[in-house]
Amino acid sequence: MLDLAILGLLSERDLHGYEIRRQLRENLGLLANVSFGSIYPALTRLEKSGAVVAAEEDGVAHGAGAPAPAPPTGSLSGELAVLRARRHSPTRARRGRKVYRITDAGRQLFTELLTGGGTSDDARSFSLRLAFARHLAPQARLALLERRRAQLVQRLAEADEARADLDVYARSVVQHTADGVAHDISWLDNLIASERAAVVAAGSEPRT
Amino acid sequence: MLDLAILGLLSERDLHGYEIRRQLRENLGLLANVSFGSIYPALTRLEKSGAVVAAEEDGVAHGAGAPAPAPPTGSLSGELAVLRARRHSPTRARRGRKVYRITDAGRQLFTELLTGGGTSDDARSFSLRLAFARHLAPQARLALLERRRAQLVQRLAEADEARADLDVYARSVVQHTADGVAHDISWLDNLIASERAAVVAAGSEPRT
DNA sequence: GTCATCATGTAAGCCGTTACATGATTGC
DNA sequence: GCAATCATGTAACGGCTTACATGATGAC
Repeated sequence: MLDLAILGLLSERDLHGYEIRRQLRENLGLLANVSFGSIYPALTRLEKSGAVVAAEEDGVAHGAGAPAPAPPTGSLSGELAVLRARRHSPTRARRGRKVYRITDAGRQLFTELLTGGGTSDDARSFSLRLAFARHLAPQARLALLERRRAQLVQRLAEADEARADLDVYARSVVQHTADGVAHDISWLDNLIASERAAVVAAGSEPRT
Repeated sequence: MLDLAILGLLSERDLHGYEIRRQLRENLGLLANVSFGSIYPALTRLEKSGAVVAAEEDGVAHGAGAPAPAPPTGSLSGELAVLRARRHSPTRARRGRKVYRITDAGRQLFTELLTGGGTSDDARSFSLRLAFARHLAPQARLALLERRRAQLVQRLAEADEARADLDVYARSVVQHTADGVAHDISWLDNLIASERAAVVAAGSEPRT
């Protein structure tokens, strides 16, 4: 889960650990309280597995060229973040601020995680995937949405079937949860409709 | 969290591990996929800490009397569960089925956990507490609801403040999450109103 | 007699947390 | 000089999961 989030952010621009955490808290409300104790080990792990490479931002350009000042990714926040990060470094860089860059292997891993390679099917994990869905191919995006929808529908069916005899409070909780799931489903329905429309519009056969 | 759930179930009737799990899956949809690997260790822990006592359901009545066949708690499901459990035991009990009973210390712990002693303030934990809210005093119940409401309101405010520039998908996720929180808040508002009405109706001063 | 279900437990591991330790840079 | 913020990391632990091991009972 964390790996997915990190790779997602890194596939937009190079970042160091501290900044990754900030983006996580600010941009997505999800993973709001992820801590350094999670991020740094995760980065180390990803580096060891070759999904990312680290460059000490210290003048000495490791290997091939300087970290490249974030080529326009179309993401305004990215450039703002870079500016914000630079604001305080007029002449020389801060300490051994390790800037991570995603590799080709990393991008591949990212796509796998995004598509559903990870077995986790909870709400957080889905939301995270969807938040990065722009990196997915249209059909994969559609598949993600439909898979989630099917899960929720099944869950709702099971909940209905288990009509138990609960007191007011428990019943209220169960009912409200079910309402939430139903709401999620109709949200997904809208998203799915949009995606289908987009796919059809882009396709060569406007029929259907 | 699991402790709370277990104590909650046990405060209604004596149960063994297997049955506890079933109740968790069936009654509450929450904790739907809690596994034995969690439950048994939790029971052992609770037993060691004196919150529950175990009696091998094997004829040999440990200490003080037989496990008492679930005195009418007003809970229909409880009695049904007992019947269901007995259905297959005409003459002698199954194996060393360990039936757990909550102790006074356990009830105290339960109340503490329910009131908010645990620092966890996530959705699951709240839902679980509310599901057992009938065991709380009216004011404690109200406090629980209002505390939760305050948390959600704050979260919503932070989310609004962080109006970031996200793409369609991320924005949709954030927006939908915010909608969900808003929905939760209005649900809580209804519950709070009911509780207030109940408190007022029961109070000696009908004024206000 | 064999299979599904009931029933209890252990071991390994994942994923994340808190708390601790360290140190550079900047603003005042 | 001192505090706040930026920045990286380690250690210990917590809670829950999966997978494994074991065995009784009842249905067919």
